[in-house]
Amino acid sequence: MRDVTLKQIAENLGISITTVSKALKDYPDVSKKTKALVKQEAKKLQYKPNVFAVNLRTKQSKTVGLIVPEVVHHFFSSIINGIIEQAEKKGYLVIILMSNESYKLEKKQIDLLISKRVDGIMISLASSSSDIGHLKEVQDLGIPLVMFDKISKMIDCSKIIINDRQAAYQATKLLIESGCKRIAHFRGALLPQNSIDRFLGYKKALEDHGLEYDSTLVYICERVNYEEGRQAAMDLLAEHDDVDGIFAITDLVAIGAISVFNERGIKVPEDVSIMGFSNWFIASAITPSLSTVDQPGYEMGKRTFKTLHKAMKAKKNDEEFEPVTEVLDTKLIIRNSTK
Amino acid sequence: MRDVTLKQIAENLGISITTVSKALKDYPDVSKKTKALVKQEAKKLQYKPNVFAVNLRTKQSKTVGLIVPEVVHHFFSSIINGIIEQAEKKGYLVIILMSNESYKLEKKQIDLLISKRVDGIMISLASSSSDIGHLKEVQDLGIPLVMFDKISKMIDCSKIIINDRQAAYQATKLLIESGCKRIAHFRGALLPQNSIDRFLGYKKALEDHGLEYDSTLVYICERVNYEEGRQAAMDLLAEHDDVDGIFAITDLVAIGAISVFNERGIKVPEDVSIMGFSNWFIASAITPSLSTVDQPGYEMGKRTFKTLHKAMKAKKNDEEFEPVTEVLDTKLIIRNSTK
DNA sequence: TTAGCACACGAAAACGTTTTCGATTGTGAA
DNA sequence: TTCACAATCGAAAACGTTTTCGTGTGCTAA
Repeated sequence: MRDVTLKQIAENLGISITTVSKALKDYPDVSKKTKALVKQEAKKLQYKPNVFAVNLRTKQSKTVGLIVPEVVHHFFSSIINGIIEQAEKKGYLVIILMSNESYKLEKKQIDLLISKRVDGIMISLASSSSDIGHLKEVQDLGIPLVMFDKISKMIDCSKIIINDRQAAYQATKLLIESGCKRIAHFRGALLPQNSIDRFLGYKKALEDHGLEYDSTLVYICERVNYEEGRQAAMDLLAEHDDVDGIFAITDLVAIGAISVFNERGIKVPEDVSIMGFSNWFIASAITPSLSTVDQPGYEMGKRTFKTLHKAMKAKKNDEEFEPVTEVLDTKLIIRNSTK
Repeated sequence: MRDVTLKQIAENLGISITTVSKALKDYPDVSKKTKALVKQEAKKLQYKPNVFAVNLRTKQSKTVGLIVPEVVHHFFSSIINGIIEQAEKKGYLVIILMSNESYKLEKKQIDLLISKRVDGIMISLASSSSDIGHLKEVQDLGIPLVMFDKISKMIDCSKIIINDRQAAYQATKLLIESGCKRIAHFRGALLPQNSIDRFLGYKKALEDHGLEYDSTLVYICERVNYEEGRQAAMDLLAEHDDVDGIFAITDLVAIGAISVFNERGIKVPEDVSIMGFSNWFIASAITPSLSTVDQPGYEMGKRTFKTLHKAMKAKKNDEEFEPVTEVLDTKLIIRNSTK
């Protein structure tokens, strides 16, 4: 039942495999009459092409690979959502792998995707990825590659990003305009591009508005999570009692900080204003609700696949494809954690 | 460079394709000497088998399919995490699809996976899935199938679940023991098994402890989200001012309710105690932190794949595989939303 | 009549692997 | 010498498609 092949249809109809194949694909050199017959018989037998054979013959899998640092993560799961939906529309399936923010694992996952011969790869880099040999390999093999969110400037491929620096600048500016005079920054690790850019945006905003940049007010959250947000807040309280504003690299860190302040009876935003980044769902549900920067995850996923699709199409037609960089809009979301 | 084939190795070494293939797979009828030679040459040329050809020949894809109602969802993304990790260990890749809680889409996704000839399928049903013809088809084709979390009792396959009824019973019991006399329930849609079971656990707990079951205290949240939690809470406030406890079908609904109470100056847990379900990350981060039932997502994902793997192995060896049902432990997490 | 041409169809190769079934050699025993 | 039997190797089929290149028919125009 499952093994209906072109051969069977051909035998049933007393014609050749070739004609059956062509009829199903609407080749012009098959008469309307036989086309109709073939299609009818195919439907009757519930014929489904054997993808394994099609893959072998056409050398494509109609499958793409996706590597993200984490899956259990509001922003990334939104991206996954956008990618899967878009891919499906174009008849592609998505194989999702995680790097767990580890360079070593990321390299392994790339190899896995290569050996599975996916038609294209989308990746958001792990924080620990500085070397990019594995990505060079992808390009050398001619596999279309698109990077999103956490990118590397060392690789020449299409990129879908936001303007982290500008968004961070505006977030910090908002804190300044609401009256904050001494603003701390809870940043991410030193390597990732977006961690760097958000830091630079923060710094620039201070300088442009006559506030002194003080490096002791910058705390590093390596894994960028809730726990580290709490830790940074506690360290901050111990070391600086004059801080009246915090710009956190992401909502999770900001929320960790808020929880510490709530426990210690420090009022947000009266005593300290807090800005997050990403606009996770959780940001609107906590008390006080968190002011933040909206980062369009779903849209980013959609655009990422669309760009990959263009690159894959170009490759198939032996056309040149010039890498593009798309910068998506962010917007400030003002809630109750800022004045 | 990418197209190193068995043929090339064979030609380089002046032996046959057959011998090369056998040597690489350590067949006993190849001498140690030629094995060494072949392996060396394969390494030198960076030979990687063409999976398309292997798939066609062996009739397996070493790929499994996964269908979940949503991806942007703490519980499901934890499950995805567990599944991907486990699958990778066994050399399988995972294709993830979403049903968006739609029966129609779910059916389409199943067809997609079938036509891609995945070696096995894991699924958590959409809330609107009552008909199960599409799953019967999977079984008729002999494709190993495992259901998890949102299951159907109409299908005879392996299942990985929690004891929803018992967990709901204990959650409700906790509310009763902390002094609540009039307890509302924010439930899910009418069809899904776990929505039914949690409702039954709630009802049974009331009856066992001398509290009268009042159907007007049961509110339905079709999509089980934050907004509906808010709506149900507002309806509840308008209709019943004597309620002192709420058991919500999931944390998201509970948090929606809490946000309404926070806005209206109703104190949690002093005026109303609230129990959630699932133990999302967010439950510990809000104010007041949410008492809930811990649902082991990661573990469930792990077990789901392990079970599927056993079924696939049995099929490969033409052995019989008796479906199993695994019931995972939950545990009450007591935080500050209950007395 | 014949050359030219559109129209319908098929034979066969190719994609790269796995596996069955021989074939060949060399060795030791009878 | 002959026979049996390991020990190695290879030819060829098979998996199911896609696509190239013919082939044959019937028709029209010269």
